[in-house]
Amino acid sequence: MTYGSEKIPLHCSKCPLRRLDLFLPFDEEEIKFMESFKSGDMIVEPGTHLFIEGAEAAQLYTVLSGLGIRYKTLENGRRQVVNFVMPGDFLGLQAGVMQKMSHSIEVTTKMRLCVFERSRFYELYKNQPDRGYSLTYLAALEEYFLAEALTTVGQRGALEKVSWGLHRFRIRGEALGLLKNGKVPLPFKQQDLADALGLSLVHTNKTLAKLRSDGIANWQDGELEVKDFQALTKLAMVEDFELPKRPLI
Amino acid sequence: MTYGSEKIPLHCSKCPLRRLDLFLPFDEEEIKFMESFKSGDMIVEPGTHLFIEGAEAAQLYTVLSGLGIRYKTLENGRRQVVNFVMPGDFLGLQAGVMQKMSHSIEVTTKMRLCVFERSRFYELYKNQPDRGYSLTYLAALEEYFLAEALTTVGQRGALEKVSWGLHRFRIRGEALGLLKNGKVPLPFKQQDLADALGLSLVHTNKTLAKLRSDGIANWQDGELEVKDFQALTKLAMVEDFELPKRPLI
DNA sequence: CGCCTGATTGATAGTTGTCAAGTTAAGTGG
DNA sequence: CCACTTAACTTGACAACTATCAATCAGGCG
Repeated sequence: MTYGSEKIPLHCSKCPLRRLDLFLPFDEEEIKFMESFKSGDMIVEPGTHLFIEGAEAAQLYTVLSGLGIRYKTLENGRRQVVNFVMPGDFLGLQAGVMQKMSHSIEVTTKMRLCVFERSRFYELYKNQPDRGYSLTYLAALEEYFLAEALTTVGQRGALEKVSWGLHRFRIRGEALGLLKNGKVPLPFKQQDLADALGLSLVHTNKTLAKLRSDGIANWQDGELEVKDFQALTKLAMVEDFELPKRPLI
Repeated sequence: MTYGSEKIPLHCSKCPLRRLDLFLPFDEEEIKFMESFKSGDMIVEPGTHLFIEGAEAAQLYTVLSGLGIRYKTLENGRRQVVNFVMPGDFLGLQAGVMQKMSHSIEVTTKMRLCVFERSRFYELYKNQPDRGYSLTYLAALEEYFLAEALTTVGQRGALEKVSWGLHRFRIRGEALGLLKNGKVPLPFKQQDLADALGLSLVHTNKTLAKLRSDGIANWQDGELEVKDFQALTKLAMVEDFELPKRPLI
C-alpha cells in the first residue's frame, strides 16, 4: 500500500454518518459486530484508483467522507461514468460475491474509508443474517439507481439529462448534510457529468450555461447552487422523487 | 389471481434449468430447502404484468421458461427497457428487500414461473446463509448487466448499439440451450429493442436492415440468425465477453 | 512569466429523430 | 370465402439535436 494512507482509528459507534437520517438505524449488537469485522481506516488522495475494472480485490470499503467516480471504459477510449461515489457508499460488493469488479473506481477528493477484508465477506451471511440482508439491500439499491440512470441516458434530452444530474446531486448532497447557504459541494469536472449522461463535453457546457442564464441552477467553482428547485425538478421530470433510506455497512 | 394461471407441480430436483452450464451447481440440501420454500408454479399468458413500477408485491418468482421485459416509463410517455427477462431470472428481488419495484415487468411469451412468498423472504437469510449470499450475487449480477447497458446506451453509436443488443441475445440464448440451426428465438418487437437502446424505432429498423444486408445478422419472424459472429462481436466492441455463471433461486 | 488544465463560445458537420406513406401478415366478421 | 382491420415492419424525405472542430479565456502553479 503506497496510497499515502494513514491510520486513523475511529470506532463505529462514533461514526458521524450514523446520525444522518439517510441511513437506517443500527442496534448495539450490529455496531459491535461491524467494529470487529472492520480491519482499519484509510485515507486516500485524489487520483487514487480503489478498484480497476476486471481486477480482483482483497479489500472492500465503506466511504466515510470524500467523493469519487465509478466508471467503465470502452475499447474506443470512451468512458461511461456509472455513478458518483459519496459518503455511506459501500465499495466492492461485486468483488465480494463475483470474482471481479465490472467497473473502476477513482477517488476525486481526499477520501476517508473504512476497510474490510474480502476473505471474511462470507462471515456476514453466516453469522449476521441482518448484515447479509443489508448487503442485498444495497445491491438492489444500486440496481435501482442504475436503472434510473439508464432511463435518463436512454430517454431524456440533453437539457433534461443535465437537469436530472444536478437534481440528483442536490438531493444526495442535502441528504448527506452538505447543503450550506443553498449550495452543495460538487467538485467534479464537467467532463465527468458529460460522461455520466452520454453527452459531449461541449454540449454539456452549453446546457449548463443555459440553466445558469435561465436562473435555474449554478454550478461553478466546485459548488452547485440550485436557484429554482421546482423548475429543475420539472425539467428533470422527477416530480415525486424521494431518496430511499439505506443501510450502512 | 385471474391471470389464467394453472397449477403444474414440478419438483425442484427435476427443474430442467439445473442441467444448464450457465447455472451454479446446487447441493441436495439446498434443493430440499428451496422445494419447501417454493409456494407453487404458475403459467401466465403474454401481456400479463408481473410487477408494476412503484407497487408492492406479495410474490416473487423464478422464471422457468418464457420471455419478458423489464421497463420503466417516464412522465412524457417514453419507455426505457431496462433488461430482457429470460429463464433462470429471479423476479422481484427489489420488492423483497425494498418496499417496491422500481420497474415494471411484462410477459412477452407464455411464461412458466416458480412462485415464492415475499413474507418468507427473510427466512433465506436466517436459515440458509448460502441462499442469502446467492441473492446478493444475483443483485450484483443485475448491477453488472445494467452498467453494461448504461455504457452501451451512453457511449456507443447506433450500429454498435444494435450489434451489442443482438450479440447479447445470441449469447444468452445460446447459454440457455436455445440455439438451433444457428438461430435463437427472439420474439420481441423492434420497438422493444429500440426502447432498450435509446434509439427511435425507425432508426433501429434501418440499422437492422444494414446488418442484414451486410450479411452479419438476420432478425426476422421472431428468430435471430447471426451469420458473422466475429463481425458482430467487433461492431459491438465486446471482444472478450464471457457470460458469468449465476445462481438459481 | 509561461505552462497546463478546465471552462467557454462560435461555426460547421453528422448522426439520429420525426413525419408520412406503403407493405406484409394475421386476424375478424359478414 | 372474402372484404376489412390492425399490428408490425419498411422506406424515403426532411428536420433537429448533438457532436466535432477550433479558438479563446481564466485560474493555479512552478
